[in-house]
Amino acid sequence: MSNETSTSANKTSTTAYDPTQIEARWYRYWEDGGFFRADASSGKPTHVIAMPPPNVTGRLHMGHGLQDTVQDAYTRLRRMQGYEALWIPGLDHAGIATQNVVERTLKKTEGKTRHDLGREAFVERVYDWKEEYGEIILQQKRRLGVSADWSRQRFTMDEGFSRAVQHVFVKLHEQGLIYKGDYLVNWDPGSGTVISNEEVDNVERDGHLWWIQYPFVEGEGHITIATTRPETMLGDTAVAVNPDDDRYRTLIGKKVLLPLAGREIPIIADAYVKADFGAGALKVTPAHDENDFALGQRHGLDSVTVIDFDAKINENGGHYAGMDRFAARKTIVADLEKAGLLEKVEPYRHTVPISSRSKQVIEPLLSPQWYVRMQPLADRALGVVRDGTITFHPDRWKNEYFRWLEDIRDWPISRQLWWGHRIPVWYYTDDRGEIDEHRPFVVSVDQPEPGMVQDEDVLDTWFSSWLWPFATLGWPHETDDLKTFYPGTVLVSGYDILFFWIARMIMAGLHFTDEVPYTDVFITGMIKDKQGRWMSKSLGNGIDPLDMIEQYGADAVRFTLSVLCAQGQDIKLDPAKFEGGRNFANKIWNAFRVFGRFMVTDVAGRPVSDHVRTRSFDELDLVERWMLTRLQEGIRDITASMDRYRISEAANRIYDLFWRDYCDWYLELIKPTNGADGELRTMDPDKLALAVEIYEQLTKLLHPFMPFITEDLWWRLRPREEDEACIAAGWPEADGALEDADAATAFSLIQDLVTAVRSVRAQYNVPPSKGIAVTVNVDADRADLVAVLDVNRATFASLAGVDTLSFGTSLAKPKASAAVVVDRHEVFVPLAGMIDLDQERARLTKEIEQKQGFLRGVERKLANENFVSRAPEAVVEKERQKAADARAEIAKLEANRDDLG
RNA sequence: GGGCUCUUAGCUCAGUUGGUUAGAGCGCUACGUUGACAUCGUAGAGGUCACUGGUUCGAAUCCAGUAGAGCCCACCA
Repeated sequence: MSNETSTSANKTSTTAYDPTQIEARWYRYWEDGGFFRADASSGKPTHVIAMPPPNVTGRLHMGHGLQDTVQDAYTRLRRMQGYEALWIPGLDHAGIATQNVVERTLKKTEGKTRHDLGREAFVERVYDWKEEYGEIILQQKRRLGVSADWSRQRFTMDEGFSRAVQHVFVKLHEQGLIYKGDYLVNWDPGSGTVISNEEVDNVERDGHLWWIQYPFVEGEGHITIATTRPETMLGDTAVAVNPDDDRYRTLIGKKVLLPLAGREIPIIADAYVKADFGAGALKVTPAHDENDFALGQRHGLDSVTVIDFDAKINENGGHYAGMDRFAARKTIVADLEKAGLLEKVEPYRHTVPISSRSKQVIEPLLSPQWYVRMQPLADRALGVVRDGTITFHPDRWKNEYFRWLEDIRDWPISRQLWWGHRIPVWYYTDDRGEIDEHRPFVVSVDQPEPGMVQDEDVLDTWFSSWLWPFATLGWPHETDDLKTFYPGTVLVSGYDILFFWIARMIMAGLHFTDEVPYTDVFITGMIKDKQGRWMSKSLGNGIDPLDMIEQYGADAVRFTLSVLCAQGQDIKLDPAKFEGGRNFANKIWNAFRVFGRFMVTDVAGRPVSDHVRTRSFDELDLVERWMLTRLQEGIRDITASMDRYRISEAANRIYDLFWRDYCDWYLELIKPTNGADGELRTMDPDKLALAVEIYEQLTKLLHPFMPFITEDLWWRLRPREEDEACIAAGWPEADGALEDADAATAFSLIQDLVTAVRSVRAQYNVPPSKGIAVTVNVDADRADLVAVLDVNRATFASLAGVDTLSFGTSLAKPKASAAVVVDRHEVFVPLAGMIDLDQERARLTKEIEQKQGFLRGVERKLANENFVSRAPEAVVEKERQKAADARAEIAKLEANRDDLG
C-alpha cells in the first residue's frame, strides 16, 4: 500500500530543528535518571516550590503553561546553581468541581443522580474518576518539561493529607477558632451546597423594582414598599422606615397586613433605611436577605423561611408552596396586580449574587454551618507582608492582600457535598439511630465511641489546600522533608486565587507551623485571548497548550511564554506568537551546526574527542575577546534579572545575547567559508574549541527556559559521562578574567563602521558579490585606533565585504566616493560609475540637518545656567562631549558635501 | 461607592533608583540563497511616549487632574 503523494507539499528543510524527535526522549532520561528528585540529606541550601495542585478533573490550559514555565525555570535555575531544588507536584480533589463533573456524567451515561447510588457508592465512583482522569493533567505537564519531583507527588485526599486536614480542624476547635452557627449563608441551589463569599460573583443584571402596597390593619390606607424580590414577601416579618422620615414617622408601630400571606407585621424604624431610595419603606425578610437578617436581629423579629434548599417555596408559603422561586415571583406579581396592590414596576439594574460554580443565582438561606474565626489568623498574615518577611512580585498585589485581610470575615467551611474530607465531628444517637440533639457533639479525628455518627458534611476544598506547602512534606509529623524543605521559597500563581489560596496558606503556615510558607509570591497575569477576552469553553476561544507544543515544540511554547510574562500584566495571547519561540529554537539548532559539523562524532552524534582551547585569553582574536566579554555581561544580567523575578527580562536578554551577539557577529566571523574550489575548508581547532566553550555557556543560560533543545545539544558539544547532564550542570558565573573592556570598545567601533559601509552598499545597490575598497580616516584625536583597526583588518573586510582597506588619520577622500561619518571617523566608499552626485549631496545634507537639530538641543541645554550649575558634573560633561562630537561630525560632513562640488 | 491597572511605532508589548539620539517581536519597504539557519541575512521606513497642569537644571519615567479601556472589592431594598 505505497503511496507517493505529497512529498513536495511536506517539503521541510532537513536543517530545520524538529522538537518532536527529542522531547519525549530527554524527559524520560531526566525522570528515569532521578534528576528531579530532591535529597533531604544533601545539606545544600534549598529552593522549594509547591506547585499549585491542579484539579483532578483538570486539563492543562495556558494558565498552567505560563505558571509551570515560570516555576520550572526557577527550579532548573536553582538546581543548576547548586541548590537542593524541590518542586512538589500534586492534585487537588476540588470538591464541588469534581462532584459536579461526576454527577453530570452519571446523569448522562446512566440517567442516575448521586442519591440513586447513595453516598458510599457515589464517592467510590468519584474515586474511580480520579484514578482514571486525575493523572492526565500531570502527564500533560510532563510534555511541557516540568521538572517536578514526582516521587513526592501528593493528593489533597491521600491518607496522610486527610489526617492533616482533620487534625487541623480538631486543633482549631480546641483553640476556640471553629464554631457552628445558624447564619444566613450563600446557598447555591445549582450545586446543592453552601459556598463562601469568595465563590460568589456579584453580577450586574437588568431586573425590576416592584412597588407593592401593604394595607394597614386598622383604618384606611397603606404603606408602599419597593423590592427586587417580591417572592420573598411571603417571609416578611416587618416593614422598616427611617426614623427621621417625616412621611412615615406617625406610622411607626402600626401594623400592616402582609398581602397574599395574610399575616400582620409591624412597621419599625431603623436608620439603615434610606429615605431617598425607592419608596423609602423596606420590606424585611430576615430569612432571605443579609441586611434584613441584621435588621431582624436588632429588632428581635421572627424569621420565616419560605424558600427551601431546593430553591422552591416551602410550606410556609401557603398555596405557593412547591413553586420554583422564579415561577413564584411571576405568580405573586400577577396576584398582587389582580388584588390592585401592585403600584408600579420599574426597570432596574442591580447586582445579583451568582455562584461561580453553577452560575445560578445564590439564595441566601438560614442554615447551621461550621465557621473558622479568621481575625486572629489574619493579623499575623498582615504582619509578615507589612514587615517584608514575604515579598509580592509585582509589589502592588500586597495592597489587594491587605484590603482583603483587613476586612476579613469568618470562613464558612462546611459543604453539603459527598466528595471531600468529612467533618471530624461526631454525634450521639438515640434509640432510633437519629442524632441526639440533647447530647454535645465530640470533635475527633477518629470515632470516639461505637455508635456515634459523623457529621454528614465535608470541608471546603480550600480547607485542605491552605495546608499544601507543609502538609505535602508530611506535617504534622516532623519528617526529614519537613525539616529540610520547609519553609519554602516562592509561590507562583495567578491573582485569581490570591484570597482563596495564597492569603489562606500564609495564615495557615503562620498559625500551624509558626513560619511563613514561602518568602516570595510571584503573581502572574492571566492569559486572555487575542482580543483580551477570558478564554472559555463557551466562547471556544481557548488555546490548547498541547496543540501549541505539538505545533511548535515545548521549548518554543515555554520561551514565548517567558518573554510574554512581564510584570504580572495580563497576556493577550495570539497563537502566532509561538512562531517567535520556534524560530529561536531553530536558530539555536542551526548555530550549533556552524561549528558542530567540523566535529568528529559517533553514531549518536556525540563528539568522540573533547575540544579544549589552548590559546590564553590575551591570544584570542578581537571578536573572541569581545564575545567573551559580552558573555560575562550577559551572565550577570540574566542572573540578576532572575533573582529579581524579572523572567521576561532574563529571557529577552539571553535571546539578544544568543542571536544578536553570538550568531550575527561572532559566528559570522569565525565560521569557515568555502575555498575558491568550492571545497569546504576545515575549521581551526582552537577557534572551534572556543566556539564550543561559549556555546556551552549559552546552552546553560538557555536551559531553564528551553530545557529540551539545550539538553540535546549539550551532549553534542563534548564527550560526557552518563550523568553529566545539562540539567545538572553548574550555572555559569561571570569571570572577570574573560573580560576586556578595550576589546569591547574596539569591536563596537568596527561594528559601527561595518554597518556604515553596508548602509552605503544598500543605498547604492552594490551587490554583496562586488568587492569594494574602503578608506577609514580615523579622527586625529584617536590616532591610537589606527593600529587597532589595522590588526583587525581581516575582520572588518570580511564583515563588510571589502577587498581593499586603508586606515589612517589624514587620508584623502578618493574620487567619486560616498562618505559616512561614524564617531568622528570618516568612512569613504569609492563608487566610480555608481555614485549619483545629487543623491549623495542630498543624503549628506539630510544627515547634516539631522545632526544640527540634535546639536541645537544639546547646546540649548548647555546654555542653560541652571543646568550647568545644578546637574551633576558627569552629566554636564557628557553633554559637552556630545556637542563636540556633533560639531566635529557636522564639519566633516559639510567638507565632504562641498567636496562633491 | 471605594481601590487597582492600563493608554509608548500599523499590531502586541518592554522600558524602577528622573539624564537614550525612546527599544523589541510581528508586520511593512528594498536588496540578498556559491553549505548554519528563508523558521534566514543586510539595510531601512515608522513614535509630539492618551491629554492638561505641576515639581525639577532635566519627565515616557515623579505628583495632581481630565478622558478612554479593563479588573477587583462593596449590604442600598
